[in-house]
Amino acid sequence: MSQRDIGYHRHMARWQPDARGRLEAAAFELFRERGFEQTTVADIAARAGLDKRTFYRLFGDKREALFSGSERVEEALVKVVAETDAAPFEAVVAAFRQMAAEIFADRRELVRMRQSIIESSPELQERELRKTGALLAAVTAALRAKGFDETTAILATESGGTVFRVAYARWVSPDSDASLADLIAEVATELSAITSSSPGRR
Amino acid sequence: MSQRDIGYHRHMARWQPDARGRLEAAAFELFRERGFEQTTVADIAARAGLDKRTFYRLFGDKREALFSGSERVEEALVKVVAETDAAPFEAVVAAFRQMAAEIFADRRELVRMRQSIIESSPELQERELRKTGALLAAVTAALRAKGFDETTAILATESGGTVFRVAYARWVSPDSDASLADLIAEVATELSAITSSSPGRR
DNA sequence: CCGAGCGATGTCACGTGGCGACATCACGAG
DNA sequence: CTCGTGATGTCGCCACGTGACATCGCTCGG
Repeated sequence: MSQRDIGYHRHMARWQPDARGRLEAAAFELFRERGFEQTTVADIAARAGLDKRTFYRLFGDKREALFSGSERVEEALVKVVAETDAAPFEAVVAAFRQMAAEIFADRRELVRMRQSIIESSPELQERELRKTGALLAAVTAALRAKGFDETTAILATESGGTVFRVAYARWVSPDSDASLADLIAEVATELSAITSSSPGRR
Repeated sequence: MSQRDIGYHRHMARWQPDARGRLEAAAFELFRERGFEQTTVADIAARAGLDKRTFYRLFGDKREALFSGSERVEEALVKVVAETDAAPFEAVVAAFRQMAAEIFADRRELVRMRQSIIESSPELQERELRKTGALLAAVTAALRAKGFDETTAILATESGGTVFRVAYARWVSPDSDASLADLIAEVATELSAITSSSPGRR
C-alpha cells in the first residue's frame, strides 16, 4: 500500500511507528471534542489504532497523555540554573525566561488549547500541580548543587515558580500579546516590591 | 441499652451519630495500618459500621476523608486578612501565623501522622496541592476585596503560601521544636532577603 | 394510636480505570 | 527454517464512583 518506510500492519495496524505520539495526539483531539471525563481510554487507543492495554504500557495514567513535554522543560530549566552564576532568585527567573523562549514562544495557540483542556477538569489540574511541583524540585536540586543552602534554594525556586505562574496566566489569557519572557521579567520586579517592605506592624 | 441519648440501631447500626466523624477516624486508622492504596472504601465504611455508598454520600472521594479541616483553616485565614490593615504580604503572613496558633499549635503529633500518610501516596499529595491552592485562592479574593489589584493580591498570597509551606515542613520534621508561628516569621524575613537583591546581571 | 411523609441508610447494577497473565504476531539472527 | 525477542492484543479481575430503588425508623397531624 502507500505506507512509507514505516512499520508493518496486516489485519489492522500492528507495529505502526510512534505509538506514543499517536496516542498523545488522539487524546488531545478527543479531550477537545468530548472533554476529558467523557473520553475513555479505550476511545483514545481506538483512534490511534491501538488497544487500551497498550496505552497503559506507554502512559502510567489517562492524564499523562497530556503531560509529556515536562521532561524537556525540566532539562532546559536545570541547564540554565546550573550554568548561570547569579544570585539564586535571579538565576531561577533567568532559567524560566530562557525556557519560555526556547519551548513556549512559538506554540502559543497550542498551549492555549492545552490549558483550556486542563482548566476544564479538576483531575487534570491536580496533575498539573504535581508536575510543576516536580519541576521545581529539580530546580531546587540544581541550586543546592551549586552550594546554596536548602532554605535559600527552596525559597528562590518557589518564588521563581510563582513569578512564572502569574506571567504564564497572563500570557495564556486571550487578551495579551506580550512575549512570555518579557512578562516574566515584569512580574519578577513586581514581586520584589511586594516582599521587601519594612516591618510595618501597626 | 447503654446507648446515651444518641441515635438508634437495631439489627446492625442504623443512624448512629456523627457518621462523618466516624468515617474520618476509620479512614485515618486504616491509612496508617495498611497504607492509602491498600485500603478500600468498603473497608473504611465497614470499620465505621456503614456502607460504601454512605461514604460517598458524605465524601466526594476516598481522599477527602483526610482533608476535612480545610474549611476551618480557610475561614481563619480569610478572617485575619480581612481585618488586618497592613501591606498585603505582611497581612498574609500575619494570617498564617494567627491560623497556625489557633489550629495547628496543639496538634503537632496528629499533624505529623497525617503528613506521613500524605507523603506515602502521590494521589494524596496531588489532593493536598489542590486543597492549598483553593485556600490561597480564598486569601487572594480577600485581598482583592480590600482593594488591592489582582497581581499584587496573587503575588502576596503565593509568597505567603511559600513561606508557610517551608515553615510547615520544618515544623513537621522530627528534629524541630520551635513554634510554627515563630518559624513562619523567620522564613518570611529570609524570603524578603532573597527576592530583593539588585539587578545583579553579570 | 396510626398512617403519611421524610431523611438517612442499605442494596443492586453498571461503566470505567488500571493491572497481571498469557497468547500472538512480525521481525532479525543464527 | 527456526528460534528468540519485543511490541502488541486478549482476557479477566478488582476497586472507584454513581444512579436508581428499596428500606428503616423517626416525627408529626389526624
